[in-house]
Amino acid sequence: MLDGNAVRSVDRAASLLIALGESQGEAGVTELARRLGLHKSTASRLLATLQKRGLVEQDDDSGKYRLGLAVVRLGGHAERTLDLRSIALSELESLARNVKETTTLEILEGDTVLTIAYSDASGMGRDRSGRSSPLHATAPGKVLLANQPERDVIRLSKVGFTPYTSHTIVRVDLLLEELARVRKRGFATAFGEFEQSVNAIAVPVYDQRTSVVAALEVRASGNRILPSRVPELVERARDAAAVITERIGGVVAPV
Amino acid sequence: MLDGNAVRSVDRAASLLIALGESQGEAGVTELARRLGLHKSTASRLLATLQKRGLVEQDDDSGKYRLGLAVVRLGGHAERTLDLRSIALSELESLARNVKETTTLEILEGDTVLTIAYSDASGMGRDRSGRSSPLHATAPGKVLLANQPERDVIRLSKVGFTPYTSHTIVRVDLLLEELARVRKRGFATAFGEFEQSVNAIAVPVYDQRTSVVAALEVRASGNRILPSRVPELVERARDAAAVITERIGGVVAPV
DNA sequence: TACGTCGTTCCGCTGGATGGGACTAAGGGC
DNA sequence: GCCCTTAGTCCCATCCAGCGGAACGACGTA
Repeated sequence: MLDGNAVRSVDRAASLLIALGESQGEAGVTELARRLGLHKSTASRLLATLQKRGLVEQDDDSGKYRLGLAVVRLGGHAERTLDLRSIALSELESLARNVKETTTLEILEGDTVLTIAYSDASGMGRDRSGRSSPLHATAPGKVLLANQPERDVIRLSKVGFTPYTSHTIVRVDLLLEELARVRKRGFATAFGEFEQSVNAIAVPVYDQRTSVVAALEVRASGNRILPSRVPELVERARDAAAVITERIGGVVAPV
Repeated sequence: MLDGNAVRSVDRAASLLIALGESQGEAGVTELARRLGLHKSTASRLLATLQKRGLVEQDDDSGKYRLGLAVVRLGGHAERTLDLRSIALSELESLARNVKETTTLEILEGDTVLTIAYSDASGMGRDRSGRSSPLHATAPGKVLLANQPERDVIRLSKVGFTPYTSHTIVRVDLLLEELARVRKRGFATAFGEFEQSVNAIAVPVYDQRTSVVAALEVRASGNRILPSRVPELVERARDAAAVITERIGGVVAPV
C-alpha cells in the first residue's frame, strides 16, 4: 500500500479525504480512524490540518467532518485541466445536439466507471461529472470491462454483482457471454439494468495505439431509446469517438 | 500560517494541491517548491505521495504535475455533500426557467467569489460551479462585499482592482459609494464590468439569523438585461432567495 | 449519578520526514 | 559536436515533528 518513498502522514491524510468522499455526507473521527486503522488522535490531527486549508469542514454541532469547499474548487480546476475531458467535451455536445439525448464520457477507475464529461441536450440537467457507476450494469461499464482481462471479471464476481433492477446481469457466466458479445459487435447496451427506466448504448474510445481509454455513452430515460434506434445511435457515437481519438493524439490522462 | 497543532507535511501537501489548482494546467516541481518556499526534494516527495492516491498526475514527457482524477471525483462528492448547494439548486433551476436566463449561487471565498451552484436556462452551457470571480467587478461580488467590514475593501484596494473592462470600478472611493448603494437598495448590478458583454443582477441570501451567507445572481449575455428589466429580475430573485433562506433552516456550510 | 461515546489536547519517545547534495536526462546556445 | 543550465529524482545522516497512549471535557442516556 505504502511503498518505499512516500510521506506517511500525507498518505494518511489523502486516505482520509478519499474515505470522506466515499462516505456520503459526514463521518466522525472515530469512525474514520477505525476504517483506516489509525489512532483517533492521529485522525483528529490530520483532519484539523486539512480543515485549515478548507479541504474539509467540521459540523459545528455534531463535530463530524465533511468535504470542504476547497475540494469543490479544486475539482472545478481539475476538470478544466485534464486533457481528455476538455478535448472530448465539444464532441459530446455536438453529439448530444444531434441525437437529442444525454451523452457522457466514462473511464475505468478502480472497480467502477467514472463520468469525466457530460453533455445534456434537453437543457436543465446537472452536470454529472465525477460520479461513479457500477461496471456490470451500465453500457460504458460493459465496454470498459470487455477490454479488461477476464480474471478481473472473475475477481469482481467474488464480491458479487448488485442487482439494481430485475434486468441487471448478476450471474458471472451470463456477464462473460455479454462481454463477448460487446467485443464482437463493438458496442454495448444497457436497457434498464442500473436504473429502471434508463436505456443506454456505449462505444469504445481508442487512443492512437488502439487500446481502449474510455467509453462514450448515449443515454435516455424511458422509451426514447428502443432497440430499433440502436444502430443509428451506435453509428453516430462511433463517429464522435473517432474524432476524439484523432484529437487526443495519444496524450491521454493516465489512469 | 501554520499554528501550533497541525501536521506540517500534510499542510505542505495541501498547499501544493491548492497551488496546483491555481496554476492553470501543469506546474513543475521546482516552480511549486519556489512558490511555497519548500526544498524541491521535499516537494517532489510530497507530490509523489499525492500521486499514489490519484490526487495529482504527472505528465509522462515533461515530468510536470497536474491535478488528478481523484480530485474530480472528490469534487463531485463534495458538491453533493455540501448543504447550501443541493438545497439551492432546485430554486435556481426554477428561477432560470422563469426568467429564461442563467442563475448562480455565489459565496465569499477568501478574496474572491466562488460559484457553488449554477443553472442554465438556454440549455447546452457547462456547469460553472467551482469557478472563482473577482469581488469588485461582479454583481454577487458587490453584494457579498457590501456585507463585509469596510476595512476589507480598503485592504483589497492596496492590492489594486483589476480593470477587466472600461466599465470596471477601480477607484476605491467609487467602489465604496457603489457598495453603499447596494446596501441601500438591497441588490447589486454589474453591466459589462467583468466581461464586456455580460450584464447581471444579484441579491443577498440570508440565513435565519439575517446574516448574508451567499448571493444569488441572474446573468445574461449582451443586451438581454437592460436597466428597464432590472426591477422585475430583482423581485423574482428575491423570492427565490427567500425560499432558499427558509429551506436552509440555519444550517449553512461555514466559510 | 454513573456510564458510554464523542472529539480534542497533552506529552515523552522515536522513527519518519527533512534538506543538502549527488545523480541523470533533456534541452538550448554556441 | 560540446558545454551549460535546468529539470526531477534518489540517497543518506540528522533531528525534530508526528506518533499513540492517556487524560480531559462535553454530551446523551439509562
